[in-house]
Amino acid sequence: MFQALAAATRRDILRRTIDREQSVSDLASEYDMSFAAVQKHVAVLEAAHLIVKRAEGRERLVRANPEMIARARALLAHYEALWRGRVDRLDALLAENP
Amino acid sequence: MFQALAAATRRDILRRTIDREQSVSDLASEYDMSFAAVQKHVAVLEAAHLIVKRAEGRERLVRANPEMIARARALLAHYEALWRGRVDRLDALLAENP
DNA sequence: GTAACGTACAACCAAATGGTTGCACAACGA
DNA sequence: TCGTTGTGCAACCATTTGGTTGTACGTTAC
Repeated sequence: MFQALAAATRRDILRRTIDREQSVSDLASEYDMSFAAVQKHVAVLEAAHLIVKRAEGRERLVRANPEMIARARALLAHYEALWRGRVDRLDALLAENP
Repeated sequence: MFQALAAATRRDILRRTIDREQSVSDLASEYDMSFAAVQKHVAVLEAAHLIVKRAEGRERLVRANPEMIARARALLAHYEALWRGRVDRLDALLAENP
C-alpha cells in the first residue's frame, strides 16, 4: 500500500479520482507519458485497493477508495499512538518518582 | 517519505525506534541481513526525516521522529478531506434540489 | 599500543520499478 | 461493415532498490 503511494504520479491519480470518477484515458491525457504507463499506475493502485474500477461501455471509470486511504492513515496513527504510549509510560514513571 | 515507508523492514525499524532509542547495531541484530543493509535502511529513513540520529561515543542512537509520521498521516487525512469535500458538495446539491 | 567494536561508504549484483512500443480485442459511431 | 476509441497485456529497456562483501576510520577496552 505504501509502495503504491510512493510514486508522485500515483498520488496525483488518487487526488484526481477523489475529486470525481474518471476514465483511464481521461487520466492518461493529464500526464506527459504514454497511455500504457498511466494504465500500469492505475493497475498498481487497483492492486493496492486504493482505487476501484467500474466498467461503463468500453470505458473503465476509476474512483478513489477512501476506505483504504483511511486504513493507511490509521496505520500511521497507530505508530504515533505507540509513541504516545511511550510518553505515557514516561509520565507514569515520573509520577511514581516525583 | 512514502517511498521510505514502502519497505516493511523500514517500517519495522520505525516501530522499534518509536518504542525506544536504539543503536544501529542493536537494530541490525534484529534482522536476518547484513549490518550494512540495515545501515542503509536507517540512512533512507534519516534522509526522509522519519528518524533522527544522535552520536553517543562510537554509537549512533536512532529514534523515530513522530513529527514526520504525523505529517504523512496529515497528508492522507488531507486526501480524505478532499473526498469529504466532494460529499459535502453533493450534500449541498441535494439540499438545493430536494 | 593494539585488538575489538560501531559506523560509514564504495563497488558490485539481482530483482523490481517506471517507462517505452506494439499488438489484440471489445465497444462505439458513421 | 469498418474505422476509431478505450483498454489491457507482453516484451523490452534504463534506472532504482535492496541486498552483498570489503575497506576505512574513529572509539572503546584491555
